[in-house]
Amino acid sequence: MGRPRSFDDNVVLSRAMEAFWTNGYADTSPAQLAEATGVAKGSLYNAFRSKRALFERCLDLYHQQINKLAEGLLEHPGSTRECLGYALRSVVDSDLAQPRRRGCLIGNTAVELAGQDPGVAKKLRRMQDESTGWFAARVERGQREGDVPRDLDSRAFAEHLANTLAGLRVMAMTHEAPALYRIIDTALAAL
Amino acid sequence: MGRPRSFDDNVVLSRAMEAFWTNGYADTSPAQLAEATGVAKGSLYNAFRSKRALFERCLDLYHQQINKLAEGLLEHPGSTRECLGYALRSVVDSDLAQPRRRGCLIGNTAVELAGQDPGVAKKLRRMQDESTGWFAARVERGQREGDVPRDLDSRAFAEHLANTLAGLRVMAMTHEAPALYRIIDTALAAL
DNA sequence: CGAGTTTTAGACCTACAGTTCAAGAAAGGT
DNA sequence: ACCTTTCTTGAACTGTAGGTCTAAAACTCG
Repeated sequence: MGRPRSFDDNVVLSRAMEAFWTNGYADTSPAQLAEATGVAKGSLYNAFRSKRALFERCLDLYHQQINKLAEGLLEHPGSTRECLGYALRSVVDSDLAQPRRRGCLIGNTAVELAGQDPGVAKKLRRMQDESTGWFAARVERGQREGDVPRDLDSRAFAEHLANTLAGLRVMAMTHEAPALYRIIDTALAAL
Repeated sequence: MGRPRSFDDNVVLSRAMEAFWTNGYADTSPAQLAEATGVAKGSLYNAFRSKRALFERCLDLYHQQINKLAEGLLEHPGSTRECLGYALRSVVDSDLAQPRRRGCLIGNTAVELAGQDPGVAKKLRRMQDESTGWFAARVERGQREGDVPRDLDSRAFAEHLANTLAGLRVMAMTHEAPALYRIIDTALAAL
């Protein structure tokens, strides 16, 4: 009952996410969000309560998309090293292909908000842990398949990969592909 | 001639830098800057022209301090690996010791402003290149001293170290020392 | 000491951020 | 046909961002 919502929440969230991702949380105004989503300010507030709540839902959506992407990338054929190299290069390529460089929404948010909001910090940490989990799973698969030395600490190496990726997405703000590719190769040299 | 400035520019820049570093560029208002520096808004604008110009001078100061720090840390005794491990752990320790996590001003600024301001992006890139240069110098010293394999590409490895550090300072927003130390050890395993 | 210059503090200004509200519109229930 | 509910939008509102201006104050120099 009641008048039905005239827009698709997920479409609006997706567009809002792009705006936040490109401009950062503080630098994205309600007016920009209204323009980006095609929904009037009032409706946005009715549907999502506050700028902060909307942002957190955008974060969730981003995380969901990351997981889908990771699942695909880490199934790439070839050795563990080739697969991880491919996955990292894919992310870098996608970052560089954007008209405006914008890094990783999770990393950017960690830098912008984790220091002031412990709730957001915890949420980000859970998301990062999941990414680390994806890397660990792929490394362990490599170990089972004899591709990766048994004595490698998969957890530690996965954390290293997650860290490398976090770094790459910052470095991609100011660097070009060749340097980023070299970094990937060096980070994977142990495999 | 004329009334002399009643404050020390460098002290004011240093305090303004802390404010920008803790809160980010967009989230630091002129009022906060006045409070942090102890100088009235009007005087700040008279002395530094604009919030942006003040910020850029803070960036320069930060970079200067980084260089001083790097010079000290990379002179630490021991093998190249020990020295680099010590240097990276020192930075991480210092990040974690802050009452509010705040990452690296250069990396944070890359994320916040490089996408919208090519001038800032270029400046940040020059600063990052200098940091990479410090790492390269230490690795090459290791090669001269027989500490590091001759066939290691010092430039590529230095970029990898700079990237690892950039990542660490993002990860330090949400992680604790043990994971960060493990990342350092893994990143240095090639030495 | 007076002229000329620069700094200072804070009042002042315009625009917009973030949010709420009022009035109408589109459903379902009765 | 009406009532209730939830949605829609644009206007309205409060506070602050970012910056300017001014009158007084603090110096240097001649």
